[in-house]
Amino acid sequence: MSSNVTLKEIAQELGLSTMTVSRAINNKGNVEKGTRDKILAKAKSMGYTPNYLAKGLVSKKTFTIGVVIPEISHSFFPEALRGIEEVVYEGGYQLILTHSAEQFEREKKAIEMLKSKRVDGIMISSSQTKNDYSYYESLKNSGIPFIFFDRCIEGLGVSCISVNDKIGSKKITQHLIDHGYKKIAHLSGPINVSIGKKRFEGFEEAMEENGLAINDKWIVESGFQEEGGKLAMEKILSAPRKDWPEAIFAVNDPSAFGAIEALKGHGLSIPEDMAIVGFSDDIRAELLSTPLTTVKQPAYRVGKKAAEKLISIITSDTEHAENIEVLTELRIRNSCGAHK
Amino acid sequence: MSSNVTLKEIAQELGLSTMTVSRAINNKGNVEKGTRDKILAKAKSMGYTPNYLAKGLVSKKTFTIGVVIPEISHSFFPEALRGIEEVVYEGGYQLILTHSAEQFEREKKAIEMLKSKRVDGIMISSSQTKNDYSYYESLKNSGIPFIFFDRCIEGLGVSCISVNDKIGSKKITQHLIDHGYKKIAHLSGPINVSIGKKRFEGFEEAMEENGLAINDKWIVESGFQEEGGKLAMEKILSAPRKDWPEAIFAVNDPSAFGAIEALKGHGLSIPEDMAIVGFSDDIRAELLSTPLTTVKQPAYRVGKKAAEKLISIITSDTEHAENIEVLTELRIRNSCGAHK
DNA sequence: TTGTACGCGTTATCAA
DNA sequence: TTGATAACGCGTACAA
Repeated sequence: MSSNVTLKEIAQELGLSTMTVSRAINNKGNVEKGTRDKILAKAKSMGYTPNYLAKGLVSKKTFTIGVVIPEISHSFFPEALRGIEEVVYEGGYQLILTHSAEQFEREKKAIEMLKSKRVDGIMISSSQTKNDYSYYESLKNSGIPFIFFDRCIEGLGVSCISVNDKIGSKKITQHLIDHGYKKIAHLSGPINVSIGKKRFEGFEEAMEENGLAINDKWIVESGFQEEGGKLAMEKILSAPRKDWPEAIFAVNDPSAFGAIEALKGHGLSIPEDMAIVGFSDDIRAELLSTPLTTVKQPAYRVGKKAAEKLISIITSDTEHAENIEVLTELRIRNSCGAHK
Repeated sequence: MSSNVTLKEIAQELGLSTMTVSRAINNKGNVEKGTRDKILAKAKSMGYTPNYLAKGLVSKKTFTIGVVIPEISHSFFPEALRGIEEVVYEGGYQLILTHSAEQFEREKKAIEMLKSKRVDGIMISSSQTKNDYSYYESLKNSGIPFIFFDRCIEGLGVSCISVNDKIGSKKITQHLIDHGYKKIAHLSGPINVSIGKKRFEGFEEAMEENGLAINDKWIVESGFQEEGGKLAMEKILSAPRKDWPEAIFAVNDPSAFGAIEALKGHGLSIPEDMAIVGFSDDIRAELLSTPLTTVKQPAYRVGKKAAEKLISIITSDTEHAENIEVLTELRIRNSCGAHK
């Protein structure tokens, strides 16, 4: 139970002052080689471990970065976390990981705790769905460096590192159009969540540029889960057959999985009766009986870029806010009729 | 850039002493309701955030737990992390996540940093492969509460929370035997890795208890990846058909996936020509054209139990070390002919 | 109910 | 090169 050794204790053992010991241990100059060696040896034998709480208290620097994510099991996040961890480790920082479980109240509490622990900066993937900027306005005013990644709150002038959802979404819609589909439905995410909005905009833009009409009845909010995808698809299929679309663009893969279930429930085959594409390249996408065409999200790169940006902000005070968009890649498989 | 407000500053604004403010904010009694309300209002308007560094310095308690994992992207760990996070959150703690990238040197450095940050306890999934206990001996002597989970160092008298690989492996072998298979092959992991060894032992025990012979030619080391599974299977199939086994037990699901590829390459169908089972319940297992029977590893429960155990150790000093083995569950699907 | 002194472990600053 | 002192922000123990 060797309680924690302090600089003072080492100093006493050696008949020196605390300051000399401190200087020796932190490699500041101005310590005679002889005493230095003695101190280092003693520190080791006594099992000294520096107290970063005390250090942080005086230096105002903790070498700790807080991360707030909405859902650890989301497959995007472990990978993003790997990217974050790598950069942060290189910079000599450590990570406090917090998890909001998709609840904005928990997100706020987590951030407050991170502030209390005096982290040097915070990386946030927000679970907020409302358009209420007030919390983040005040966070910004509090002066702590923070950035958003993946799920950003816009209009605040805070850096955002995300996947370029709009371009990815536009590309995959264009892909459907290139294959001759004209009647395309979109199972959308919540519109007030940025990725929901951007994916819709990409879809919209592709349709418009190709002079295709968007049918309001084919824009159905599904949310991000399978369950919602299934319900949304059922809704579309509840219309008379002649009013059905030819292809579906789901806001993400889970939503597409749910939709596929609904399609199968109606005895429809993919892509013959209806084509479908998703977004996110879930690990299951390529294993479906008809592998799903989708958009791959470079989660690792998002995490890496985000951590780099935050550390730049922390270390240089001239760093300005910017949005960094990491580009997606199309994963063309069978569900869109690509091989017809 | 409102620099951080302190109790003292609030006190000055109000013409009170620091202590009264401290008491009001921490809900200690002995503060008149009137002054209390005034203080709370002021604290809010000034944007006060308690400084946990200072708090921790005096209270010797940081409400922070360190976690050391070898590889974030391992799918087992994000899920375990979810379990850990849930328990830790309930207890009012936060998590410092560190990642050793399978390097023992990094693991040690991470632990030293966690000690310096004065975490209340540490959860370790070790990446050490050698039988050198010295580091963990000294960590134990340092008095900081810690436990191992999933990848344990044994013989130290430190608690270990892991999956019972041997029993799981025995159960799934028994399952094959119950379905009438007698000639069973095992694609094994590396024997010097504990899970490789334990899964082999479970297999061995089930075979012996049923009086079945183990054919040396049917024990092939495949490693933990698809590639190795494929090669191992090819090796078995290179023998004359009459010497083939009837069923395969692969050390994990990826290995089984590789083996399945090999089987398909030979035009064999599952389970008619050969049955196969895996281990780990990879997310892809149920999506195969013949869904794979496998053993589900309750990563979430491992994380949960481990966090609970650590917090017990932290909060009560009478808590003793113990090994907790979380039991696996069989996931019976089609690849073993269960539905014949 | 409120306030005063002191200490937690460390570093910055100035003096010796 | 070394040491004494104050300060970081807070809580304990005691006194008023």
